[in-house]
Amino acid sequence: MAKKIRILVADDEPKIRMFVRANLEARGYEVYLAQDGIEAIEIAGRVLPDVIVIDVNMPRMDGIEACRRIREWADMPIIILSVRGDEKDKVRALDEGADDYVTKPFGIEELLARIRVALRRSAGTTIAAPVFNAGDLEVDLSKRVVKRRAQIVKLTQTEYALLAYLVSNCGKVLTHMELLHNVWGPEYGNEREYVRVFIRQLRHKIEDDPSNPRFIITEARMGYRFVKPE
Amino acid sequence: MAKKIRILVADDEPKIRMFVRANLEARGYEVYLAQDGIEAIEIAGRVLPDVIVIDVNMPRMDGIEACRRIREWADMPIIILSVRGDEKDKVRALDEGADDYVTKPFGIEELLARIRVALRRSAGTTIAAPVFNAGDLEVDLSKRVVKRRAQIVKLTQTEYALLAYLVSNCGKVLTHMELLHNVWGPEYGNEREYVRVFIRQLRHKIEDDPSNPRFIITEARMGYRFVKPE
DNA sequence: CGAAATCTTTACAGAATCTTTATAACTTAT
DNA sequence: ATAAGTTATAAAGATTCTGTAAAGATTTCG
Repeated sequence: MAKKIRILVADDEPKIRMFVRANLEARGYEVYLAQDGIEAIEIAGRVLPDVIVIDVNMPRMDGIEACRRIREWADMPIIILSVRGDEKDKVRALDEGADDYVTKPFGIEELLARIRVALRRSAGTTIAAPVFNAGDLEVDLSKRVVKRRAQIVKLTQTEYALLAYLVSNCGKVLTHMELLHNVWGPEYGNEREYVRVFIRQLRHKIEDDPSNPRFIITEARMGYRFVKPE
Repeated sequence: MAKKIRILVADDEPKIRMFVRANLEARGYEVYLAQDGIEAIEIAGRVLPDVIVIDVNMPRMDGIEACRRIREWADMPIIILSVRGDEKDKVRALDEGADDYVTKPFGIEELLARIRVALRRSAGTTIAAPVFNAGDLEVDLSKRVVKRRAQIVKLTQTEYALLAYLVSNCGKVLTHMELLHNVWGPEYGNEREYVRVFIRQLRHKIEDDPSNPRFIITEARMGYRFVKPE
């Protein structure tokens, strides 16, 4: 039998959670519940649901921020729920990576239909595991934790963002520009020295011999490439 | 330059058509207009737009019927517009193959954001990256990596650009000028010695016997040709 | 507020690559 | 067979890029 379709529902209102769960389970879906954004991210990384339905307004971390965090490592469909129909919020949510935006109060049939659309669109797409491994290096993209021989490596924000981008494009040559735009932001233009300096710091933290790197390889006049050493 | 993104807008109200068109064109999209469902299907088949925005209420053939007809042969994203917010209609439209359902009156920014979502989703559906193979040589054009017998071959920027151009035109004779213009740049005029020097270096890196090349063949008084050896 | 951490900027030596030159080997036409 | 033109080879010179270290600027946090 085909594996059950898993749906994560994140909402801080117990009523909504129970209502949506009951309806989803009645259609044969496997439902996971979260009460806030932090929990949503944790569950998303652990169970890799096929669709995520997430409320905007939640304690600890709101739905849009959670959506952005999840988008850093996964691209399963995310449907945002909200009481407010403010256009600005909608645009922001959709541009942060949400696939759909449903305004409360919503009809459950509409939500179900939009979930079906999301599933139809993502059919065939496999969800990548959020934990990257290369030798004795481990990068958990959902938890944002890097380990070397089971030891946590302390990285700064920028160092982590750089490493995450490198491992997400493992084996591919990434130009200085590409790294600069994707790690620092598109407004950065020619500050190539940033990349140099941070590559060096990263190497000092994850390589055995930073002068003879095995993970982060220099591609002269082009950029850098992350490889799985063997 | 990248091909313009094409969007088909089908609505019987001239005001809406013009309003949406103006906004889409301002963002650089190429816009096609239809006044009813029949025309929408005709245009969709002819221009193969990247996204279709279609009103429910139209003469001759309504949006949902048009949507179903288009889905019989194509799966580009379809966004339905409607004045009615009736849940039944929404569910029906979404189950007929629509990707989204926006209720009038809508904010243009929301529509634009939903179009971006549709484009983002369908962008991932594109064909896998091209990897060129010739004997035991492998050129991964998307990763910018060259392998020989599963071993990575270290190439400089120019060497790689030259090889990439050669394999992209596998079997074709490329003149010195053509190589110079496409690898070094159109501002280079008569530096034919560059091609010679770099062809030699390339051969030393990818050929077994650089003096008897099997991949990069010299075409006397013409240029060079890349071939797949047998 | 002050201290600590992080990011930004600078400078320079050594490395890698590109450019240029010279000569040898080869091909073609006469 | 020889001369003229083309291509291969080799290596030196010029240029640009990268690794490195450290100081200054800014932000974060107690």
